[in-house]
Amino acid sequence: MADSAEISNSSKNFEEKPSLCDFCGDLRAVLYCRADSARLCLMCDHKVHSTNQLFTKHTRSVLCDACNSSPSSIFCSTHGSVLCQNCDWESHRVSQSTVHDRRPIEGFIGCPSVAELLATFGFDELGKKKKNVLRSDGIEDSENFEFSDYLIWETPSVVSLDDLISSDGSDHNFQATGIPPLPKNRNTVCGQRKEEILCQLREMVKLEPGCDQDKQDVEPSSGYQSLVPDRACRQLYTSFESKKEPTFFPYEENTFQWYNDGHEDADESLPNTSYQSYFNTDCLVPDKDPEVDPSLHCEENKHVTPSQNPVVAEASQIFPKVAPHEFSSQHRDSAITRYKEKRKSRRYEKHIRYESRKVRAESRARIKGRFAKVDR
DNA sequence: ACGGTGAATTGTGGTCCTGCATATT
DNA sequence: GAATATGCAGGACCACAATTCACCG
Repeated sequence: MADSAEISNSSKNFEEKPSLCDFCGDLRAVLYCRADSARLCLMCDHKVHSTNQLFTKHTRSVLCDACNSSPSSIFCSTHGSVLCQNCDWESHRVSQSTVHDRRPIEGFIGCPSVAELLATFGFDELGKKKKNVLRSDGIEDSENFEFSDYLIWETPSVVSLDDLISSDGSDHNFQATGIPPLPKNRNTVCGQRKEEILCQLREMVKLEPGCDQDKQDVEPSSGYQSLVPDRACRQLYTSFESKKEPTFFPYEENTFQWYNDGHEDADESLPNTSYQSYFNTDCLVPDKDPEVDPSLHCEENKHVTPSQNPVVAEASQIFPKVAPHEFSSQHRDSAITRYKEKRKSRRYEKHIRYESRKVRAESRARIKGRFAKVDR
């Protein structure tokens, strides 16, 4: 395991010579902003990228555990480290004898709150553990981490539906081709900086005034509404209503990390739980686009019962209620299959329905591109 | 059920305009 | 950082033949 030793040495460098934040020069840098070419701590990252809308579009990644100076793009579970492309190549070039479980990791954009950062770094397990401790001990923990269970991690908007669906890696431009998606447990995507990130997050919790509000907003007692990814749903709705493809698809666990709805035994990613919510609340919506899975609709019609709305009733017949576990596997697969089929037949080029009209239009008199009247 | 008629709607392509993003000053 | 210049994408516009639809005998 010479390669492991190599990484260990690299991580030793990280331990011995921690890079400080380029902004404050005080805390350890844990993120790298490509646009700014800067290494930042979490708090400075928040400061810098919340100043205006343009800055929120900067993509940030966790710093490479090995070189400590580049954005990571690969997670090696064998090493338990996140690596930039160069270090990944260097370390795994010499370790061809060993098959390492490596997966691509993505940065994030926007100005995430503490809760969103928790989710981004995959600290959901932490939240669950803390909840268990609370219940067994009956002691209220002063930390706010457990509420992250009810928040979602919003993926960068640049991820398209195609990217998410094509698990075969045929179309997208992920840097690490042939590398399987992230596991459901993304707890380790922050690599060997886990403790440092947690420490900085704790500091942010103390300083972030909206945390309590967040916690209220996502209180499990608030029921279904709070569990539905509102923003995501709205996005889906606008997509469906305009008969467009949704810009993202909350299916693949390598891109989204969803949190359970408070059931301790529900160790499933949110796609499943969200479907449970949709179906358990009679959330059936007529499918405007017959190729779009109606199960993806939610919220707006969740209070409409089939008896109240004939269209919903019709949809209920076409898409009868299914058990959550049944939907999560069977229907998910069929939905993905249908989408793939649709994608195959998708036509981007202009489709001429009437060739005669085309010939006519090409031969018509024009004035500045517009059709002109013909005097007879 | 069938055919005829008239009204309403659809679809076609080249150019211009507008808004947005990025680069430059 | 602000102002300006540039490039690009998408939509609007136009007339009219083709098509669709409703109605009538």
